[in-house]
Amino acid sequence: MNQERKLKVIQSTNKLGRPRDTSRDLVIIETTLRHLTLYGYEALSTTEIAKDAGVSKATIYRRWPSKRFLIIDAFKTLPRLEVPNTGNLEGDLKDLLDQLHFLFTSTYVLPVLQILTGEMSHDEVLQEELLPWLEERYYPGRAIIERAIEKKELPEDIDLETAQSIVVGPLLTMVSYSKTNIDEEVLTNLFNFILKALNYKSEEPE
Amino acid sequence: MNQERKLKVIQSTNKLGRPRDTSRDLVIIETTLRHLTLYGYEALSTTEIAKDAGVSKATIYRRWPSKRFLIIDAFKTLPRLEVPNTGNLEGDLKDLLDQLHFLFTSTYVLPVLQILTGEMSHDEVLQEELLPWLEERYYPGRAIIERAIEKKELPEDIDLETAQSIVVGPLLTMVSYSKTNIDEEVLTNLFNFILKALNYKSEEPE
Amino acid sequence: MNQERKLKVIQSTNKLGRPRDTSRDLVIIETTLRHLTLYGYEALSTTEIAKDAGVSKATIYRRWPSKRFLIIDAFKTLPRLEVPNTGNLEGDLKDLLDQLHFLFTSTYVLPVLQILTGEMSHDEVLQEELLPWLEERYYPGRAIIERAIEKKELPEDIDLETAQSIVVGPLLTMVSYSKTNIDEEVLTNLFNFILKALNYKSEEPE
Amino acid sequence: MNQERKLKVIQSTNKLGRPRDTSRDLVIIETTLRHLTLYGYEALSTTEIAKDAGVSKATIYRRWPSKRFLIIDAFKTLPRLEVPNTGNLEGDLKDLLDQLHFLFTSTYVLPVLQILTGEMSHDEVLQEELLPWLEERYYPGRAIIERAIEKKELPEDIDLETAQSIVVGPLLTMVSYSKTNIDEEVLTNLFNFILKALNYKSEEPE
DNA sequence: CAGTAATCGAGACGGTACGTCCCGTCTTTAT
DNA sequence: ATAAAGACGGGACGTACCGTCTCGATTACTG
Repeated sequence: MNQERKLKVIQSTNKLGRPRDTSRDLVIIETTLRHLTLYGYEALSTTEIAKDAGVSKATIYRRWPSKRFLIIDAFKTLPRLEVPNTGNLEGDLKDLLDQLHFLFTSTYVLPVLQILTGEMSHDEVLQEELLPWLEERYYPGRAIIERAIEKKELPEDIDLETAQSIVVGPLLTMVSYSKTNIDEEVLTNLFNFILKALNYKSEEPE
Repeated sequence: MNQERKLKVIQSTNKLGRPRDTSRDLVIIETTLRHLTLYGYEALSTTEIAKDAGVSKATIYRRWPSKRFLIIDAFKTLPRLEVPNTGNLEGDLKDLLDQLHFLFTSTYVLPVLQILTGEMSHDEVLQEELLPWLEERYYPGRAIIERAIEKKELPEDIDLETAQSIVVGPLLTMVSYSKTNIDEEVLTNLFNFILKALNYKSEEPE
Repeated sequence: MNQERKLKVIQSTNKLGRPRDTSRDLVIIETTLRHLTLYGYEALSTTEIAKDAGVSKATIYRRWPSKRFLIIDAFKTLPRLEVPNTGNLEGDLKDLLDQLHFLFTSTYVLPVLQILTGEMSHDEVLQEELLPWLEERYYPGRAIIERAIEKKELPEDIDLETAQSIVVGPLLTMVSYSKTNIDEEVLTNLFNFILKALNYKSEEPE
Repeated sequence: MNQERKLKVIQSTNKLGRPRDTSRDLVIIETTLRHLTLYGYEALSTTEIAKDAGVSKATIYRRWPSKRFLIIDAFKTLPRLEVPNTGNLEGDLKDLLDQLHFLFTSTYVLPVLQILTGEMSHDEVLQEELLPWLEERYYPGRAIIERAIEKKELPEDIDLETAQSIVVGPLLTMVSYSKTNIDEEVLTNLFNFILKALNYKSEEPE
């Protein structure tokens, strides 16, 4: 599972000579994330990152072919959603919303995702590189729904694609475009909305 | 209402001298939108826009202080949501989803919004400039919900902020991160999900 | 004689309409000379001259086809050498050196001449325009020599071209490249040098 | 002595990193001299020089802070007068006039000197930078006169400043403002004029 | 004495150079 | 071979000026 978080740096092909200092990888990535969040994609400069990270530009370009790929790799080091497994849909959904809330408010995920989404809009290479990877992050949404269907907590004929967009979309939109503080109450409202949207019947009353 | 769509170009200070050629404003804006969609924020070059629009750089910088403000203004010329008024929530929601679908698939709105969202993440000026304006676009979502509450089509205690995020969020997320084609069926699924989420009871109690 | 000093402004061909305001010619020329002396050829800007002279750029370009010709015309308004006629070469030469000294230290002539000399070096149009006119200024040097030859004050076989360069050249070079103050003594030294160079024999064989 | 001819390029501050390619200095200087002579100060464009020299603008601006200083440096690479030492004033003066003639007709010296003289007229920085350096070129004139005084070839009380202006001034003025071809005869005339002006007595006839 | 037309100041226009900065590559010495 | 340092060609930035143009207002002559 950690496997997937490995950096996609260009690997050295040669075994001769001085070996790469892998600690540099991390410093560069961290500096990149910081700059990206502070200045955005355009104002981000490899020259500046190199200075700030105490690294030469060659050291950066030896690992990544361009600014774009450095940023992609930086993004991929960010924390990801974990598939919840609480036993029922209610618990799983609550857990997922909490995870999303955490990612969007306490990590670099939101700004970097937004910046890369902007870049993806006109960059097919970036799309091909990132979309499958983003699906991984979505997967938890889909996974808990599939499990709920198996358990008959949800009707069989539910459309997975739409269903998972209902789980992630509203929260992402709120953190992106609303100044409203996302507190426990909002999360609870959202939780209820989603359950109702999915036609979830609480197990007990039956 | 059209007032708000007026370009925020730097206005000439007095009435002396040769007046600005307003037709240039439009050519520049259109060229900008085209380039923005094709090349993105970073690769967008005022030098190129000037050449392509058959205009001098001075003519651009006379109107907008920098690339960033040119893009903001370009965004503001894009079509907006209109408040539906079909008589009931079902009709309004259907209309709204159709409008959103159209905006996201047949206009420049989606890429430009994504690019600007990325820029907003680290640029407070841009946020202050754009967020209130985006709220305008959201407003239709809120408006139809408020109207439905008045008409008792929806329960009174519904949270507006969350509710409107349910209307726009899933679709925006789908068009941004899913390769799924958004067809009539998907829209219908979404429509049903939203109505259920909002606890909407069809008027004719079947 | 004043004929030659007339400005070469483009004349209005039409007798209809509002007549040119000739007072503008002078204001522009004077502002040009001031700016030329203060800022030089390159930094001289018609935009700035227009502002400073309280005139529009069109008013300038209606009279002169370009910056270059404006400057030429400005130069031509500067005072010129007058042919001395004191009765003998000694008096004439003294008078001429005094005139040159005055032109070089109390008027705009020196800086403007230097600037235009620099421009002439690579601009044939300017050469053709200015060289004959400069010869006019030289002419006094040649004139007094020719007169002295006629009067047998100077040998017949003297080379006019070289002779006049001896009259003007040293002083021009000194004011251009030496920080030495040109006082009465220097002028007297120069005066004596020149007379000796020309093989002048004082009439009253002392 | 060669020390003084070294370019005043902005020196790299330390010995780390890729060293400056000094061959670029030369290409840039040569291109500058060519353009200066062809197009003059104003029309000279660093952008064009860069293109023509196959060099980037950064490479130019890394070495010189502006066009002006590039030109100054270019001027300083031009050949200079050498102090003649033939044994007597006659030989030295002949040699000097020949050198001047060569410099003014077969090198870039004249146009560049004229252009810089024009710029100096309103630019104190340039004056302070160039005048002492020009004095070096004059020095040969002064040097041969001083030597002649020591040798009693010339009277003791001669004014050096004026005397050297007689050596250089007439020729400079002729090449600047006269279309006359400067041939052997003109040089001989000038030579004789100068010797007479300085009161030189040929050694032998005595 | 109203109509006409060139003039005026102001400033917009296309074009182009300025000097700065960044990209991604290359070249040096040291490890 | 890798490291830091920084030079390299290329090219965009935002500013400023050139010489042209277009606007409303002014100012003489014409009819």
